[in-house]
Amino acid sequence: MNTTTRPVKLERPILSVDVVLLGIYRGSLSVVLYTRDKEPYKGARALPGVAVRTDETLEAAAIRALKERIGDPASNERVYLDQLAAFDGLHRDPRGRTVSIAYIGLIQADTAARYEKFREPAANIREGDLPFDHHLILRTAITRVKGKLRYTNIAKAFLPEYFRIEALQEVYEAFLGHSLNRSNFRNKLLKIKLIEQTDVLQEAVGKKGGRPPHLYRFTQDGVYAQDRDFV
Amino acid sequence: MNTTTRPVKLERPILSVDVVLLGIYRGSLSVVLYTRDKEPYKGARALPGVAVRTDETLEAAAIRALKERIGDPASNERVYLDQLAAFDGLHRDPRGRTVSIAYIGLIQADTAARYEKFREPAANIREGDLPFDHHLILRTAITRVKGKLRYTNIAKAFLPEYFRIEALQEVYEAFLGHSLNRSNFRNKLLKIKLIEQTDVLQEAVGKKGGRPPHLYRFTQDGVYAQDRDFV
DNA sequence: GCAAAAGTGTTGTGACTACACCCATGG
DNA sequence: CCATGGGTGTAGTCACAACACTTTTGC
Repeated sequence: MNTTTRPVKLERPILSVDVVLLGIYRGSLSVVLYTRDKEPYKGARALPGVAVRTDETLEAAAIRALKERIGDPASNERVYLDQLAAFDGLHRDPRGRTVSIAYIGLIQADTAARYEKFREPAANIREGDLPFDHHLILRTAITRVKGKLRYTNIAKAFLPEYFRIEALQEVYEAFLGHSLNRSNFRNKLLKIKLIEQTDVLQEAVGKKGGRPPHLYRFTQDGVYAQDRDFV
Repeated sequence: MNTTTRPVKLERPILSVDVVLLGIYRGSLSVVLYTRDKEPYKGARALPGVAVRTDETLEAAAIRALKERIGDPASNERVYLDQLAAFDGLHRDPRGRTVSIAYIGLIQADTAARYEKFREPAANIREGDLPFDHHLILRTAITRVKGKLRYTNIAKAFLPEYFRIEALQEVYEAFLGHSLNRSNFRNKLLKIKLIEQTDVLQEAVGKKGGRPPHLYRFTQDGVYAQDRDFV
């Protein structure tokens, strides 16, 4: 680790990462924020982020951001991480020119549930509620995930290995922003073999009634519509 | 411009941009490279790139990279520029930790034709032909454009305002890597209103014969399948 | 029995594929 | 009149949306 002082031109932007950590909580899309304890924007709720070190990859920096800003809950879980984009407005950070590489992080419902103090329904967050350009980053992240739901098995990241098919539908509905036809949803996802039925039945815990559902899981072959033909 | 010397921690990655400049030349996909005149990899053909300054956006740096590395031909033309991704391998640059934001640049056929010394058919470039991780960047760029052809009017960037419908088909075929049915291609693009027929006829220049084609142009409404429903 | 939730089946509509065919021009 | 490339039409197949119906549970 080289921390010696020596002449250096200051013509270099600072590089940081910010993480948009998303999960479905009680059927609606939530984002995990933390409260800043330093200036600028001290006291504001913001996306977890850190400056990138020379000896770590961007993804490693993203994981560190989660550890340092949010702490325990995520560190033991596997978090799906995906690079989103670089945000580079000249004045996005009052401390000086900073380019941020944003990452999308996706967590399971039960993990999301444990982020008591951090989680926030995404729908409640309006332009101006977040510092820096974090609102733009958040919107971009949601749009990206929405797009990926169409042609990848990205929804897998929100669910445990075995899940009710309705829980999956809730994921889709939370992102697409409207309700879907139950039986068509089911028929389609089974036909394209994105998911498959298992012979496991859900044990009834706190259910009011109704037929106990089979549990489903994602099939192996991930991306499915990527290579569909155009004409 | 602050270039004074003063104590600074060296724990910051360098930030650069690289541009994958693509065009269709004689029906096949070409990429614009330049010959490096400095170490490392002096003499090698590489993607044009520069280190980012604090007072310029990433896109501005991408434009500067084209100017400084390739020079005139592109500077007068409008180049479609789109951010691709950040490439961040710890050892991708032997000079030290450098994170590169890659941009995709798309140019028209006639512009591509003028890049005599720079252009290279993408199909000829194999793993190991390019320095740094430029081969990975190139592949990623092509995959991205291929995807965008499906649901945006990105092909517009490769063509002049008025074009033969067959020239458009060549763009699609160059990226998709296989030939398409002529009449289905035509019917589909017209039905989804990505393009429209004009009453301009192509004047016969060096044509061997055949019915003179109408010229077409892209309609206003750009992206078209983005909000198509999933189920 | 009734409500609730899971799961199956049907039917009309519309899109896509693979062709075959017609049109207009140069030589 | 023929080769060449542009442009139109059609029939079979398949996917999708909407909706009705059946099954299995809790109370």
